[in-house]
Order: sequence, then C-alpha cells, then structure tokens
Amino acid sequence: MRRLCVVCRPLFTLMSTERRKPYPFDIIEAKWQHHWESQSTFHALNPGEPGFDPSKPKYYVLDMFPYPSGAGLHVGHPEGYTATDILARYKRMSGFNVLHPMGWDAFGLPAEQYAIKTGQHPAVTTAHNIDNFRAQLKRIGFAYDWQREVNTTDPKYYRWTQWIFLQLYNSWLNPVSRRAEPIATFTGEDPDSVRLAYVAEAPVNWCPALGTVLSNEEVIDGKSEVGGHPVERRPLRQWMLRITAYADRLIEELDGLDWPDSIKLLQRNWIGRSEGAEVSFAFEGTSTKVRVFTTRPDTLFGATYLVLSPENTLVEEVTTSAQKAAVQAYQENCRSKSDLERTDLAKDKSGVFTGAFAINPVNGERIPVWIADYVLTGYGTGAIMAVPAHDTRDYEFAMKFELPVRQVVEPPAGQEWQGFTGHGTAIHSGFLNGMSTPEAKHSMARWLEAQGQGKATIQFKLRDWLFSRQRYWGEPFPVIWEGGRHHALSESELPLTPPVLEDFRPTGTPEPPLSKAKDWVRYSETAVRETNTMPQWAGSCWYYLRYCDPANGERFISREVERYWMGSDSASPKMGGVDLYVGGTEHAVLHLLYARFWHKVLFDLGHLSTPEPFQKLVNQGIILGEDGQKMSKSRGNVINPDVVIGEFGADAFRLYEMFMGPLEQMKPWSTAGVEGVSRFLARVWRLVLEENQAGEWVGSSALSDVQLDKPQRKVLHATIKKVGEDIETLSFNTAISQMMIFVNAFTGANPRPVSAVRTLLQLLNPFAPHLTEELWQRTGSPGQLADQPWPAFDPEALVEDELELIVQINGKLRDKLTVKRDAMPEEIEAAALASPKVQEWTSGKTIRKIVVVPGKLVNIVL
RNA sequence: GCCGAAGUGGCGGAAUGGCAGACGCGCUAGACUCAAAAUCUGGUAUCCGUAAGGGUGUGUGGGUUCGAGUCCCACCUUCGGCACCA
Repeated sequence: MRRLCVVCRPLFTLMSTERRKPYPFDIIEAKWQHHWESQSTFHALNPGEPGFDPSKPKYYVLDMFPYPSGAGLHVGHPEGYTATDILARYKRMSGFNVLHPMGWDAFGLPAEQYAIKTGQHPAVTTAHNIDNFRAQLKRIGFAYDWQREVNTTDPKYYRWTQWIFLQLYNSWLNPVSRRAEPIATFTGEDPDSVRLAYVAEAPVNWCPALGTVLSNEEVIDGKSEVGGHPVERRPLRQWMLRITAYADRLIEELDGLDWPDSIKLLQRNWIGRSEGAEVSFAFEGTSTKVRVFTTRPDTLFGATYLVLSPENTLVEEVTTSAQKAAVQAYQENCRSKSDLERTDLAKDKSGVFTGAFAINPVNGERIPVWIADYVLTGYGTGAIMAVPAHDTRDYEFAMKFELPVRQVVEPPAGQEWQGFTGHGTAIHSGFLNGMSTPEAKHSMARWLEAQGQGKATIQFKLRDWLFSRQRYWGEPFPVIWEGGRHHALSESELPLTPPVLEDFRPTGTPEPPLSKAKDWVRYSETAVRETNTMPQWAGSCWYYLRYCDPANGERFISREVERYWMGSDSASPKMGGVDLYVGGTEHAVLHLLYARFWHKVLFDLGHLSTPEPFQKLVNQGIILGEDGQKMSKSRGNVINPDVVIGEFGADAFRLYEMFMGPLEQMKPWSTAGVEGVSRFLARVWRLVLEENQAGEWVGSSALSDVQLDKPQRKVLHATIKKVGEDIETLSFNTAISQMMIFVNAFTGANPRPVSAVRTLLQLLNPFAPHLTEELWQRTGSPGQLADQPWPAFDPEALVEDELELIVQINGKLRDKLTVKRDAMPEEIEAAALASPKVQEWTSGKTIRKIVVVPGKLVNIVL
C-alpha cells in the first residue's frame, strides 16, 4: 500500500483540487472517531461494574468476526458491519445496554502459507494484518467496544479454547438423559469409546508432492488445487468430535430460532435425518451376517441383490477365491480416487460380483453380493439391499449388470412401476400385500423386530467432525500420549503454547510440523505431546462468549455475565443467546453448526444458561462488482473501501452500503450510487450550514426557532415513524429513502425550523454518525448526539382532516375524490356517483355493485 | 437429479390484496454563470394522440376476487446450496 502511494499521489492531488469536497468529511470524521474513543462512548459495562444500569434491557448484536487476511477489508465486510452498527447505535439511543464487539479469527492456513513464503513468523504477519484491519474498521466509525477485542491466537484466548476441548474430552452423551455428562458417569468398560472428543483412523486427502493433508475443498478432480499434484486417500489417526451424538437436538432445537428458513433447511438437510430400518442378511454357508440400512423396509421382498461398499471389512471375508483378483483390482481402483472424483464419476455405475450369496430374511431367497462404489462407507452400515424396481440407483446398476428387477410396489394409476420410488400399494410381498407404503413400512419393521432380524432405526448424513490438522498455525491439543494411550492435560497446564519453530513448513510426511520440536514434544520420560493442531473453526466456535467477559482469567466467562448478555428474556419464549447475528451464508453449515454443537455441550455441562448461541440470524447478500459479476482480482472489478472512503467519506460509504437494496439480497456496486448518497449528505449539511464569502461554513440564515406548519409536521412524524420501524426490520434502504423525502421537503424551507432539523440528525445518526454529531454540535445542541434518546412520533400529526380517495370503475382508476376524514360510507358513495367523470363512464350502464373501502377507495362494478 | 430463493422502467430498487414504479442513479429541460463545475427547479414505463384523454404493462399461461406485482395451480428463466446418503 505504501509503495503504491508514490505512484498514485500526483493523480490524487490532481483529483482533490479538481473535485472539491461537498463538506469537510475528512476533518469531521477523524475528529469524532477520536472523540468517541477518548470518551469510551461505546464501552459497555458488565453487571457488577460501577455505573452499570441493571434497569436497562440488554441487546447483544454480533458480527461474524473477520479472518484478518493480508488483502485487507473488502466492501463485503462493512455491509453486515454497518447493518449491525446501525442497530447497535439505535438500540443504545432507545435505552438498551448494548454489547457490540469485534475481534479476529486469526489462526488458519493462509497466514501459515504466507509465513512459509516470506519466512516471517505467522504471529508477526497476523499482528500486522490485525493492525491494518482494526485501522480500517475504525476509519468507518463503527461503534464497537474496542476494550472487548478478542484474538483467537492470543494464548489468553486459546487457553479457553483448549479448556473447552478438555470439557469435550472429559464428557460423553448419556443416551438416557440425552445430555452431555462428565465421563465419570459412564459405567461401561471403555470410556474412550464414548468421549465427545476421541481418536479414530479416518481417511484423509494426502498429497505426497506437497507433503500435506488437504481438505476436500482443496482437492479438485483428484488433484491438489495448488500445483495440480495427485492426491490419494490415506487412513490417518485423527481427533474427531462426536457431533453426531447431537444430530437430533441440532435439528429439533432449530425450531425455536429466529433464523431464515432457508438456513434452517440447509442445516436440516446437512444433518440429513432419515427414518428406516436395519435388516440383517446372513451370508450363505457362513455364520457371518451383514446389516443394511434402508428407508424402505416395505420393499424387502423386492431385494434382488446386496451391495457392500468397496471398503467394507466384510468384503475380504466373503469374496470367493474365483472373484478375489477382480475384487482386489476394483478396490485398488477405488482407493486412488478422491471423494470428489468418485462423486464426479457418479454418472456411470461400476461394481464387481464377490461370488458370495446372502439370504433374504423375509423369503429365504438366495441373492448375489456385489461391491460397488455407489455404496458409501461412511453412511449407514456401508452396505445396502438393492431393490432395483423402486430405487433409481439400484435400477441403473441392475440394468448395467443384468440383475433381476422385481416389482413390489403398485404405483398410483397411470404410472410405470419400473423405477417407481414414490408411495403406492405393496404387491408380491407376502403379508404386506395390499398395504399402503407407510403401513407396509411399519408392518415390516415390526416383523423384523419380532424375528430378531432387524429393527426400526434412524440414520443421519452428518458425520463426526474431523478435528485435527497437520499444521503449525493452530491451537495445540492439550493431550499427551503414554504407552499408546491418550491423556488430557490438567487445566492448570493451560494455555499450552506451540513451540518456537524456525521451520514451520510441513514435514513431507503425515507427521505434523510440531513434531520437529523434539524438546516440546517430550513431555516426560514416558509421555509425548500430541502434535496435531485444531482446525480454524475451533476459535470461532465460542468467541461470542468471550466478548462478554474478555479479560476473565478465572473462567472462560463468568456465570453472572453470561446470564446477563446471553440469557433469555423471561418475558418472551425465546431461547436466549445473541440477539442479532449478521454474516454471510457461507457459514450456514460449518461455523453455525459447530458453534451450536459446542454451545449445547457447554450448556449440558452446566457452564451456560441457554441451549442456543444465536437467537436471531440474518445473512447479508454478496456485493457484486459494477459489472454485475462476482468481485475478483482477475476480473479487475474489486472495489477497495479505503478508496471509496477517501473520495466520499465514511458516512457516505456506510449510507451507500445500506441504500443499495435489501440487506439480504445480492446486489451490484455502483459508484454513481455512492455519489448520490454523498449528495444527500451534503444536502443535510447545508440544511444547517451555508458557505460565507470566505469559503467558511457558518450557521445557515434560514435556520430558525419557528413552529412547523402542518405539512412539515406530517413529514417529520412520518419520518420518525418509518425510520424507527425500518431499522427494527433491517429495511435500511427504505429508511434512507424516507429521510431523503424529509430533506427534499425541508431544503426549500425558509425559515427552516431548527427543531425538525435536530430530530432528523437524531434519526440519521446511526447511519451517518460523524456528520450528524458535527451538525448536532454546530446547531448548539447540548451533549453528544450518540447519547440522545431516540425520538418518539406523534400519531396525531399523521392524521389528515380530509383525505383523497380513488374512484375505480371495474377496478380501474377513473377519478379521485376528496372527502372528510370521518365521512360515512353512504356519503362517500353518493359523492362518487355525483362525480362528472363517473357519470360519464356509467351513463347508459347498470351499476351492479359498489364497494366502499373507507379511507381508501370506491369501486363501482358495472 | 433434489432442495431453496428470485424474476417489476435504461439501472439499483419501492409498494398491510386497493393510485405500480416511492427514493436514488442515469437522461433531459430550465435557473444561476462570460462559460463550466457545483447547486437549485421541473420532466422522465410504454403505445396511440397536437392536446384533453385513452389503450397496454410487474417472466409465461390459467385461477380466486369488486379489485392481484402481492394469494392459488402449472410452466419458463436466473442465481444459490446439496449431490450415488440407500
């Protein structure tokens, strides 16, 4: 940035002399930012602190904190941040204790990769980037309580991230209470098998050329996104979090949340609950059995073959010697494919016969057993019964390999039975015949249970959360290994800081970089430290809690503070938590699911007072480039907030971001639009000030202490009403429109009533805080504008003595009519019929009906 | 393929079932100016008409209603998500 300025300075001076600022935003914005900071205007007090007012209701308004990248802030960040800032300032003026914090999600791969490239320690570049982000945000004038700033890479912060990991490690989900409990309450043999944090061998994307593990998102068509090197699947020892134990609660408890339906649905689909049954099939000639999961137990009579996933451990056992070579070749082929590649090739079915046969428990039939990669290892039991007549995939497979297809469901009249997957009537199905599909499902489940051949069950798509990474720049696990077993560190050993490493590059093997720090790894004579680190999501799972009590050295959050800021309002049925959370949709199923999971565990363990973290969620839409395309460096359509603020000021930038359109909608940037709102702000400025001969801004001569006339009163109170209501519903664009209407109405007024102008400044303050503070001061008004109460409107001022009704004939507008406010319907009807235009339209025709909507219209039906 | 959201002027968008296009941008005319910029005032869906006025108009086709951008049904298009989940 500094280097660039040398190049652009001549251009810049030229521009600034050419284009005079419509008002001195550069001076007043810096002035008020400094003022708020020095006064701690937006510092929120906690319960128990001197000056805290417990009589005020609380309002916790939260932004998704940014990852402080080297590229700096882009225009998408301040969109949501401005929205929450308006809410925060508005609620503060409306008498709430407002918590509105900001912080940094600073662990992560980009920082580490940048560090490797430049040779600087990620802590150094991260600190630098944070300074840059903070300065950029302060320049926009956000009312954050900077005394509550958190940083996920600060040991004082991640000490508690590690502490929460220990809570997970030391607890289990009791299936009876359906709640997490201390592991000590588990009475089974192996506590390690039920811990919420556990170790498992899991297949990962391993890239030998890069010497690192990659996430699914980093693998494209079986090759690394960076460099295009081959990626293979390899089982590695990984830390997992048992989020699946919470699958049902994560679905059920969405109901009480004030979230967009689309996001709730996304989460429900991601968790993917399906009801069905497990069925046991015995292999012919052995005592071995395989269980399959099906959502359609009613079609069991139609199962004509069985498919195991290629990775299923039974494959080796059941494959006949004649088929061994073919089966192994197929398995080998699958292993080299990534998940993405496998699903990419989903168009065409592939598979191999194992030579084995299984017995269908319902009719004793002998059916062939195949392996195929359309059966996934991670879902259900990794084995299916195939009913080709009534499942699209099984049907395709059966067609390709010429396997039998047997109808067992009669579809509604007129539909082809082959490949029919809907509900119908059971046929060719013994005791199920004639039953509807739902009846048949129940019947079969009961039968299976009675025979000991299966039972009704529920499956989820959600997988346990792979929680370890082979990276340097993340939280170390507070875990040691001794004699092949893991043990948790005690809380007193936290924070566990990572070792100082000269070389934090990947090792070239699946061994994490931390393993290079031999002294650090060696915990004792007999124990070594875990060398994996936590993923970036860890820190963001609970940051909203730390904001409430950021300096607490005793606890991650004090109980009293948690109850105040995160507690539920007993007067309403809400579940409590953050009152408003604004951020992008991209976190719909990752961050927002992970955070809910952690929150519920901490709630179960008694550390929190409510079960859900975020009561109300709003997603802001993406801002596109001026060309209507997604902003990207390669397209060259990226808008830099610093440049916009330099040219038009922070207030104009804020106001434009809110005026563009509905918050939740995707919308393109328009520089001409910024000029438009900048003009509006200049008009507000000139409502109060005018320029004298010397070019100084002095009090406007039109401004005077006069009463408002009736139309002015109406505009003023309509504006107070609409702006307040629109802020509550986050309809900022229409709130701004209304203030423009106000300014259009008062621009020409001479004398111009100063009381009305002051009220406008109050209404506009949350949107354009600097300009309005300055003008508030310049009108000689007392105190700081941010501390003023929100104005109330007078409904009487909105009522007219006479109103204009429209007159429709057959629903079409034909005339207008002015009547007294309290005119009776009969009077209105008579007046409408008396109108010359109406008489012209109705002459020679019969009036069939007249609809009178008082205060609105008259519709004459011919 | 499945799920979801959305289709309104030249553009961003507004409209508790009741005057479609508020507000802004752009364009345009005028005022101010020697001139320009800035500012202020007016006009600006479309078709027919000199005008008054009238016809048409919210993706397409139906429906409900005195009245539909708004509600219902079917379809088309665009965007977003998931994607062999048995």
